[in-house]
Amino acid sequence: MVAPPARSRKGEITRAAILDAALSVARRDGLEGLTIGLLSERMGMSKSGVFAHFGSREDLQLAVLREYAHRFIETVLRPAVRAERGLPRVWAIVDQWLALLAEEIEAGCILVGGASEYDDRPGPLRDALAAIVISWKSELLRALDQARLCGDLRRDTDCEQMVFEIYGLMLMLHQDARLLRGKDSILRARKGLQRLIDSNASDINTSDNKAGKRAAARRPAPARAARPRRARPTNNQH
Amino acid sequence: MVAPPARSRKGEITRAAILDAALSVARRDGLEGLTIGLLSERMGMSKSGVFAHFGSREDLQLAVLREYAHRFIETVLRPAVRAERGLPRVWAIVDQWLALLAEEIEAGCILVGGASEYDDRPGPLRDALAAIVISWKSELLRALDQARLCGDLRRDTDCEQMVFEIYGLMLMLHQDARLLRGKDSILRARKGLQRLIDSNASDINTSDNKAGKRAAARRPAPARAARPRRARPTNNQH
DNA sequence: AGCGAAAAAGTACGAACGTTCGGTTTTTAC
DNA sequence: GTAAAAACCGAACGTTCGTACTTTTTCGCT
Repeated sequence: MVAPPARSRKGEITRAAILDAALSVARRDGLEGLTIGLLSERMGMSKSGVFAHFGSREDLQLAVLREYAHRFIETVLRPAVRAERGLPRVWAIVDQWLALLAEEIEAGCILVGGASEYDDRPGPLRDALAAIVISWKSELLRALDQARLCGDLRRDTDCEQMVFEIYGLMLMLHQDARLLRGKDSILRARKGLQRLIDSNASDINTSDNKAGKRAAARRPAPARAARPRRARPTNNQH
Repeated sequence: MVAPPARSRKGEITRAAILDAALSVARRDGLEGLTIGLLSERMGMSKSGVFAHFGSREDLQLAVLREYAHRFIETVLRPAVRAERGLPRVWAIVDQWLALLAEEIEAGCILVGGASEYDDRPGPLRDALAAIVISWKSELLRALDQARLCGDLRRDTDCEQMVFEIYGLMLMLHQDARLLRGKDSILRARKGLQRLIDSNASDINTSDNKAGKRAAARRPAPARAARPRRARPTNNQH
């Protein structure tokens, strides 16, 4: 709305290429470490050439942030709507999220980095970042609430609390895998998720009264993610 | 090793004052946003005057990091050793940690911010940061292991997993309270901790066989969040 | 009081930052 | 093919950065 006056062919192409390079820079050095000089160098073009595509550095950062958020949603949420409502979809989301973080172990997540960069600096970037996080949390909340309403989770489940704890596990995974280079971070995160969701699943569904209606707390299949093997026993015991 | 040749009286005083100001700057803008010019301005002295106290900017950052870590340990761990081993001590640590974060909602935690600033930049700062986090986690692990060995936690408790999840809740609390300005972040974190610890506590200790020996899974009282007063009735009082 | 040392200020440097502007090249449209 | 429009370059601007030197002020001690 501010800047993009519908440039024509070539312009959009290089703009997209710049944005792509900017994303990888921002992943490594944070949005605050994203600099036009470095970016132009990496693109093999002049500073002013890069600059012209975005009205200012801040607009560049905003564009990067929005692009990242778009890809995030597309990667994590989009594929999950094909899973049926309830716990299957919750697990689909969570597994995609884990898979994304597993890939990003080498690169870093802009939402995580940005959150601590801008939590104290008012401005458009902070606002955009907060809006993205809030909207993502509400998507997750919706999936959980559906699971609750359709009986996969107990009726008294505090879904917002679950969002809080799931997100916390993802944050810990991110830090543990990237700063500490922990080898089993993903397994730890997954174990935490398992425990969290199981403890809120409606009566262990091995129960008799409701059985047959729907296999509620079933887990969705290992699902590929980063590493080769998986296969993990579900909620029974481990 | 480079710089501090044991200055005399006045020098140490202003050095400490600079460090103090540097801490508050680093809390707001991160270690990477800590700049000598801004710091000197805030101190009402010249850039070179500030600079002389630390051999370089990096040494300044390292000093800030170490100072913060020292205060963290002193605030969170030290008071907890007065609580008796086992769950009481675990709760004492966790409560102190929560209280610290509650105060820091306005200021931000350098360990959290630094973790995502340096997780991709090799160097002394990253090394120091990782060492601090690891050592803190091992302290927490020790307290949990004691609780396990003395029977407060089940014998098959995965204490490293608990460290992972506790830390994750703290990270989430930090982000939620600071970026999103969530009002009930502390309560959510506390609820998560409660659930986590309870689910690993040895048979609900309301049991008969072991009763009387020790009130294992006792909770420390709701405790008001964030705001004014202190004086938390920890396990007994303090 | 005065002397030596430590602390602070002052000055200057090269580099990088975001941004502006005028000119040149390339792409687009007819 | 030609003219308008968009894309890109190159140089320069004013700041700010960290750091290196020199000079002045201040402190600590006999």
